[in-house]
Amino acid sequence: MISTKARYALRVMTDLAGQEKNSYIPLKDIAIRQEISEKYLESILKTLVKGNILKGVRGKGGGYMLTRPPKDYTVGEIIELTEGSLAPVACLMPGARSCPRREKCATLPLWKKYGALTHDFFYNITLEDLINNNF
Amino acid sequence: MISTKARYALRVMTDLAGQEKNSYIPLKDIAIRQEISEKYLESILKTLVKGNILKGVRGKGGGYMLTRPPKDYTVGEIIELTEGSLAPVACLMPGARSCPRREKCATLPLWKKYGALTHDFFYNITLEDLINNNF
DNA sequence: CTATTTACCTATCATTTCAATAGGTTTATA
DNA sequence: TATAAACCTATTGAAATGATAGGTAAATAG
Repeated sequence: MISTKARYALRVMTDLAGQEKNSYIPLKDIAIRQEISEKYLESILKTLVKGNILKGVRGKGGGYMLTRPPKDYTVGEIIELTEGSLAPVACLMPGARSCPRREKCATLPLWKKYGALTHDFFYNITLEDLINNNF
Repeated sequence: MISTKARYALRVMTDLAGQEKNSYIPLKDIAIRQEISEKYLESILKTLVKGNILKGVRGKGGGYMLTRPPKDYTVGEIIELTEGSLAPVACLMPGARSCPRREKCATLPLWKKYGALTHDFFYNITLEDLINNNF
């Protein structure tokens, strides 16, 4: 299941996309609009800034801003950044140590197919699409 | 992510489908073939029996057997039985209390679409398809 | 009848993950 | 210099996960 971290991250991104272009929005404003605790939101925004998906500026007049136009973000990258990976099973996680049963596993092809499906779905929807319900 | 419970359940089902028809297979045999601890496997098989997708018979000569031909099981029902649900997010879980932000949530339609995609994928693959890699 | 084989049942455990909170530090602006 | 803001590290409580332990009931074989 997709955790709240990724879900909140997506909501924040759509929120910021809806604000005035080229202005910094303080965390507090986002927290109020999205009804998410400031402290928890902070940890999520930290991840987004580290991943270069958002820019943060300190001090008075500071806040957060998108680094690209909404059409240049995919939903997939936002989820993957916050969630770590969108692999459907542990054995397909990046860096998972190769399973000894890999060759004879009857279910591995299923998980691979589903993983590909999931990847395609989320990486073919942009933030703009998400806002416009265009998917 | 799909937990080991559902993953093991699927492996057990494919394993049983590959055994002699109309014979009861002891848990111990399955555990050895699938390299799963007997005790843990027990708890999974209990779920499958309760869900009527396996039949269990006690005593000497007993064991487990499929209740239907492999083509009459969907992968979806097996996952859902063991996993509880295949909802992608908490707010779409069966019996989740209605979210107050439901109307204005920018991401809910996305999760619904993804949930439908997931459901369709898994419910359109039978156990037979899984065995034959036919999906 | 008795020993054996098997499923079934209840409880417990250790570890990890998840969601959230707390309190402080740095940076920029007015 | 006061204030507003992001940034940083650590901690917490609760739940889920994966697994183990020990016993009970039923069926069969000898």
